[in-house]
This record gives sequence, structure tokens and C-alpha cells, in this order.
Amino acid sequence: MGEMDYQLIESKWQKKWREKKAYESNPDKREKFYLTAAFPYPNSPQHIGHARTYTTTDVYARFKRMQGKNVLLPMAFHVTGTPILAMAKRIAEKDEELLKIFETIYGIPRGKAAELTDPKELVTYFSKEIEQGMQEMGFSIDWRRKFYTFDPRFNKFIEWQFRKLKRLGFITKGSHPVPWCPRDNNAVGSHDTKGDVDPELGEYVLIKFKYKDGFLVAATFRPETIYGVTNVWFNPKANYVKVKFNGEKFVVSAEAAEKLKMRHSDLTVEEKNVKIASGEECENPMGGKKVPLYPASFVDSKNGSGIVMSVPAHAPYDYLALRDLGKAQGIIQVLKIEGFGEFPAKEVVEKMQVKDQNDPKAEEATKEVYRKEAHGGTMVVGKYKGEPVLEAKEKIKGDMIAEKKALIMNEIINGPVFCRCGALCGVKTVEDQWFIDYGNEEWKEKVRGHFAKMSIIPKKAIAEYEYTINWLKEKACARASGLGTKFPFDEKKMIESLSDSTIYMAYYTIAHKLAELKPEELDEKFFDYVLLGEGKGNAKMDALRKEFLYWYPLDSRHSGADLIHNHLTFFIFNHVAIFPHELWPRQIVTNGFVLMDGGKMSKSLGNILSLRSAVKKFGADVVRFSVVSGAELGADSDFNQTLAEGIDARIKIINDLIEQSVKNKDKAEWGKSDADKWLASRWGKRVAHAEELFEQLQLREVAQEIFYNTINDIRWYQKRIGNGKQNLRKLLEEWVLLVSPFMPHLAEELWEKLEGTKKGMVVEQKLPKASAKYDENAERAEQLVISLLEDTENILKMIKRTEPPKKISIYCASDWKRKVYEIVYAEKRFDTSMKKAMALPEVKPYAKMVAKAVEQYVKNVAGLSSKLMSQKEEVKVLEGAAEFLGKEFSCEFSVMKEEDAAKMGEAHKKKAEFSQPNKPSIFIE
RNA sequence: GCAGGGGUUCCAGAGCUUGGUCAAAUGGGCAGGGCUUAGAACCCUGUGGCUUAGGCCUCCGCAGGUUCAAAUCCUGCCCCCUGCACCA
Repeated sequence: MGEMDYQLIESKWQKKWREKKAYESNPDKREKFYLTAAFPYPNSPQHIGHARTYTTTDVYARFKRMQGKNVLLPMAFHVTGTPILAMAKRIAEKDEELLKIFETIYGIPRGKAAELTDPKELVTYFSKEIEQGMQEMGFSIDWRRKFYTFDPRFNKFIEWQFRKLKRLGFITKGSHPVPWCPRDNNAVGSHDTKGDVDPELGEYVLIKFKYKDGFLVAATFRPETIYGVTNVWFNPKANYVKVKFNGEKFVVSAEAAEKLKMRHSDLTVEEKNVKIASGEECENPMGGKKVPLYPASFVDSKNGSGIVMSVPAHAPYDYLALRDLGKAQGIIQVLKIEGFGEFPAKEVVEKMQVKDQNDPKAEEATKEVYRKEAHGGTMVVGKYKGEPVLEAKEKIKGDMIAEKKALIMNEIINGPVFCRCGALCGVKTVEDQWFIDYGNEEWKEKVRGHFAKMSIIPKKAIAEYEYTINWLKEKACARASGLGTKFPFDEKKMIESLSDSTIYMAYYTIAHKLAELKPEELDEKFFDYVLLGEGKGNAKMDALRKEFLYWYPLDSRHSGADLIHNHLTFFIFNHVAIFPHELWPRQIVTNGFVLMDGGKMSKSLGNILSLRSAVKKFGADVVRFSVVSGAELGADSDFNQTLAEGIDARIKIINDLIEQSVKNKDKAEWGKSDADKWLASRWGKRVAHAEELFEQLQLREVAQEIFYNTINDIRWYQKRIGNGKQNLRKLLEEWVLLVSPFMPHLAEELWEKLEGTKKGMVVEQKLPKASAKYDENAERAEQLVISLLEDTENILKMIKRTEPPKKISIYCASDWKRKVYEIVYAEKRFDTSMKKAMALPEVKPYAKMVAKAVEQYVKNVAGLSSKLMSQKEEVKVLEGAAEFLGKEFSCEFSVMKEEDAAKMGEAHKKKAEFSQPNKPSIFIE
């Protein structure tokens, strides 16, 4: 049998598709189908994980083509933002870790990698690499439309989009705290930090306790507990300083002063080494009570302000530290929670037997108390007495800030976080920050309205979108640095990367024709006309508008499920804002990730499989099939060698069958035997079902049906029909077409073997219509044979006979039993079934046996089938299979009616009485 | 904390919407057999327990409930994963 050289086959057909311009799509008379997948970010080559979304999209595109649609699948590269800059910088710094990953995982020689210190160079290199990989995967992409998001023409398009948003009132301005690197003078995201840590911001409330000529500021997450303050803590080992900003003087730790400077640029240090003495007093701004200052070791000068207010009723650390000092009296209750008395902190500490403030269990106790109090607590003191803690907290915070009793301090709570440049990151409040106001209620309402009409696949994701739509608020849309498009209303800023990729699908429709125009020609009027039909346009613009209107709206958007909570929802928002409703997107499809050998792929584990090396090793079609057929769309699918080998083996089985069928010159028609009818029916059902499954992107299910299950059916068929009689021609033809969306290269190759060139290539074929119909009788008949075979095997196994059987006699149940069976099927109960059965004249003569039969059927009432064969039909079917069954057991095999058993002797007769409809009795000698 | 997803037989993973045909698909692993000089591949059989005639018992995170009947429906509980942004 022929060997399959995947690489040869792949390049052969890729070349033919190219020559044919099979995937260059232009408007024509056909109905269009326009789909896109989230474009890649080329700061590294792609791994098999990336292949999931693109393969899903491509399978869908190929399926739609086979439905006769004019399909457009374009691709471009997203280069906006800072990760590419960060990557180039790391290379310039000869980051060993990075170069090693490039070398070992992606096979990029060190020399080559080291050259990629210029961001544009880096982009060019990796985008070529990615494009090459996509070509090798056989994705049916119209590459003429490729662009980069830093292309001047695309910049003009994005500027247009932002001007539109501004005019609609969706661009706002304000201030915003961000994680910040003081050395780079830029916001930091996870890819800018050492170890790729994502800096998390937390918000402390700094409460001003009057102290000497200024304030001690205590940092807290729980401002509502201000009523329960008994004292204020400082750490005797910490270094405190007096600083001045906003015209006021504050005592804080030296570390806190550093952090505060990032927000308050007017901050000056008035006095270093401020000594705080135990027992000194300060004044609670809420009520003006004087409270003492005490030392405590649990206070960390790096957290917050380095000063902490003490609320021993509700904070285990505070209670412990006071107990350590022997001053745990005069505790003040602030709130109550079910299941606790006045002082939850004290109770928990005592219950958990926490020794002192340095006991690790103190942390646990704190979590326990905080969780309960935040969730179910109710205030028992103060202005908001009786209100839930959660609400009172916000109100008290707001009040105190308004009355200048407190201020806000943002901090990285999972710190210390270091920038790649080595500097410690802090928090900066960016003034003049620009936002897209996704919180706009009117806008949201329009989005909700359209979302309800969209097709969301898988359906499970709907709730997540709805949650996101409701939750979205102002989204910062400009940054100090990065590649991409300049922010049109502040040329010193760049548009942030999630904000420039929300309507680019519109750009693809005309991207390949814009080269003829100069960037400056693509002004506001240009896009107003081409994309919105507003204003006046020339002939060229008219042509572009037509093209745009042919493809838009987008029929299907594809991406990983992780983008639901930002990109995909932004995508809906922006379309709704900018375009008329008839051009709003129709469908979104999201998929899960790819696991490697059951685990998550990660750089640190080094278990990343690069896409191109996977293709080399396993073949494009095997990789394609693996990543989309391994799990349901929304679930993560696993990739591993065994899976790939299993697919490979089955491809070879089909290839052999095809070669054999061609050699035998099989006629393109189904055989007439029972086995043929059975196979035709089973296959016909699958073909008929496939279109719906493809439509819903139930690719795992399609794969299961037409790949694995069909091959299992073929195995039974071959066994059943015997050597030399098989004809699988029709099935194979249809099979090749049905798997072609998954395995386009192999499909072409197999199709050519089967059909030559007279019908053209697979890419020109339509989805097959089932050549055989579901045949209930054929399937029921064959099922009878299958279960008889199984039952016989069971019995043989059970009786542990050493010598093979000499003769097997089969007795098919009498027709009166079938009557009884039907009655039980309808009645489901013993008593009524009995009554009805005995009323029938044809049953009556068997009165003695009826009760037994009814009992049998009732017991198995769930397993009864709605339609029965007659005794005559059953005998006929089994006689047809007698030769086969005899061969299986290498013995004589006879099929008779139950009534004939008596002739064979008493033993036969007794056994035959056990026969049931669908379950003939088996007598083995 | 909020939101979403999930817990099934050695593993992965279907089934749950529409309760019965579910000891529970399919794939993998493992065991035995066949083929082979041997192995790989391939094919067959087995893989909860008991059982010398196709049977019985137990079982689908835990605990209850509804029903003639529950992996599937209802209630409560436990555990795991993901996201919560200015970052692609």
C-alpha cells in the first residue's frame, strides 16, 4: 500500500491552491460569507496553541465554501503597544532566558535572534515566520489584504475611528492610577516586569490622626472601623519621616514617602528620622478622641504608610498586639455579624489559639474575620448604624475624603514588583488620561439590544458577555509609549492596543486596494464616504464603498475565549457606535486553549511546541485535526504524540481503502447485501447530520462521527461481508469531501486518487448530499445480528467450554409473545398488561407462559423497543446471517422458529421457551 | 468577594437540555491472545464485583428529596479551574 509523504502532499496542494488563487476572494454574484480571526501579535513565533483559533476559523471557512458561499478570510498583524518594544529591548540587552527560549523552542539561531533589536525588524521577522506557518497549515487566507497596525494608512483609519467616537461623546478625560516605572517613566503591564508579574493595584485609605504640628496617617482597607480605634500602631524599627504636600505635614515611613511622591509631585521631606515614642497621643478625626501610640512588630513600613490604626474588636493583629502589651482592655465594637459576639477578632484568636502577633496563624485569623465581616456585617455605631458594612465602608470613605479627614493612596499589593529595567515599580496617577466611555448607559443599552440578536457560539459564553457588557466602564485608551497610531487629540500619546483593534475587520474589505492611494488621501471624508456613505465621493471611492458593502457586516468573528471580557465586547461596542445597525456583526465564536500532554504550555516548563515544528513532525492535517477535534469548542483540547499517531494510523486505513477501491474499479454505488444496507444507512445518517454540526462548529462531534465511528463501522462491515465483496466507493467519496475542511491537503490527494482530475479539485466541490438514506429496518436487522453474536459469545465465555461448539441452534420467539411485548410496552405495568394480554384470543392458548413473559418484559420495561419485527422477519434476517455467524463460531448454525424446537428434543424445546422478541434463544451443543 | 465553567468508571473524556435502551460512548493505558525470528505496526478479547446459559449486585463529588424509574430533575453542602482591565 502506498506510503503517505505528508510534506510532499502539503506543498503540492498549497502550490496548486496558490496557482489557482483559490483563496483570493472578490465580490461576485454569490452570497458572501465574511469571517475573521483575531490577528496575531508577532513578538514571537506561534505555537500549536495559536493554531486552535485559526484552524477552527479555517475549517469553518472551508465548510462555508462547500455550501457555495463566496468566503473571505483575511489576516493581518497586530503590532500596537509595548510588548514588541519590550521584546526588542530584552534582545538588545542579550537577555539569556529569552534567547534560550527562541533557540530551543522555536529553533531561531542565536545570531539571527540577536539581530532583532529594532522593533520593526522584529515585527518583520516574526510576522514572516507566522505567515509561513499559516501557509504551511493550509489556511485559506486571502493574503493580499495583509497589513500591520502601524501602517500609515491603517493609522488614518484608526484616527478616523477615534474622531468618530469623540464626536459621539464616547471619549472622556480624567485621572487614573496605574502601575508605574519611575525610571522608564511609563505605565507597566505584566510583560514589562521582571518575571512577568501582573501588578495588582489596591486602594488604601489614609486616615489623618492629628499629631503634633501635622498628622500621622494610618493606612487601612477598612475605613468603616474608624469608630473602633483604641490606639495607633507604629513599628519601632522603622524609619519615619515628616513630609509636606498639599500644604499639610504628615508623618509616614520613609518607604511610604517615596511612593507618595509619585502621586504628589510637590512632596518635600521636612524632617528625617522622626522618633515616635510609645504612649504619645494623637487625635482620631472621627469624634476627636485622643488615642495613644504603641509599638507593634507586625506593622510593615513598606505597606501603606507604615502606620496602622488599631481596632482590636475586629482585627486579630490589633487584638494580639494589644494583648502582647497587656493592654487589651476598652475594646470598642463597630459592627456585628451572625455567629459572633461583640469582639469577633478576640473570639477567633482564642478559638484558633494564636500565640502572638508573630504567629503565622494570625494571618489566617485575619482572613477569616475579614471575610465574614465584609460579607455579612452590619454597623452598630456611627452615622450609618444599621447598614451593611459593604455600603457603609464606601460612604464613610467618601465622607472622610470630602471632609479632608482622609486621602486615597494606591499601591501595588502583590509587590514588590520590579520593572525589567530593574527599578521598583510604584503607582502613579496619570492626569489627562483619555478614556473610551464604555460605561455610557445609552451605548450599553444599544449593545445589549444587538447582542441579544447575535449568534454566540458556544452558547455557554453568553452569560459572560452579558456580565462584561454590564460591568465595562471607562477604559483608558492612550499610553505614553508603544507602536501603533498616535492619539489624535494628544499627539504625544499613542492609542492603546486593545482600542485600535475593534473595527479593523472593516479595513480588510478594502485594504488590498488602498496601496494606490497616498496615506494623506485617506482623510476623514474618505472613510466617512467609503464606510458610512456620508458626504461626497469620487469614482474610486464609490468602487471601494461597493466592495465594503459587499462584505460587510462581518458574519463570524473568531478568537480564544479569553478575549470575551475585553476585545470581543469592545468589538461589539465599537461597531454599534460607529456603523448603522445593518452592518453590525452577526456572530462570535470562541474556543478553548490547547494543552500539551495534559498540561498548560508555559515558558518556564519549556513544554511549548512550536507550530512549524509540529507541522514538520506530524503533518499539517494531523495537527489541524488534533487541535480542533480533541475537545468541544469551548473546552481545552490536549495535544500529544499518541493522539497524533492515532489520527495518522486512521488516515492510512482510509488511504488503503481508497487505493484498494480504485484498484478493484469499484462501481460508485452501494451494494445490495444486508451489511451494505446497514452501512449505507449508518453513513447516510452521518452525512445528513454533518452540515448541522459544522454549522454549529461542533467539530469534535463531526470528527467523532465521520472519522472514528465511521472507521469502526467499516471494520464491522468488512468482517460481516467477507473477503472480496466489499464496495466502499460511495462512502469514501463522500468521506473525503466531509473531512476536507479538517484535512484539506489529504482530501485533495485522496480525491485525486479516487476521481482523477475530471471533477476538479476538492476546493471546487460542494458539501456532499447523502447518497443513502437512513434505513430503519436495515439497522434494526443488523442490530439483531450484532446482539446475537454478542450474546452467543457471552454464553460461551460463561460456560467456560473448552472445546468449540459443534452446533448452535437459534429459536425466534413466537408471534404471540410479540403481542404481549407490545402490550407491556404500552402499559409498562404487570397487572394491566396481564389483563389485556389474556383478553387476546391469540394469546390465550399460552396462558401458562404468559405470566412469565409479561414478568420478563416488565422487568426490562426500559429496554423495550417501540417497533418489532415479526417472527418471520426475524428468522429471515438471521438466516441471512447464518453463514457469517457459523463462520464466526466455526460450527453449524441453524435458525428456526420457536415452534419447531419440539422436533429437536426436550432440551431444545425448554430453551426455546426463553426466547423473546429481539432476543432469540440460543442453544449450544 | 463578584462572575463564569467544572467534579463521571485506571487516565482523558462523552452522556445531563428532552429521566428509562447506562456498568455508562470514544480514545488512551494496562493485561491476555493472534501475526512475527523478535519487536513495531496491525487485528481480536478483557479491563467495578460476583456468576459454568445471555443473570445478579454496587456505581457517576457529598447529603437529602421528587419519581414505578435519576449520572440525568430539585434543595443544601464540599472541592477544583478561569476572569475581574488599561495588559496583549
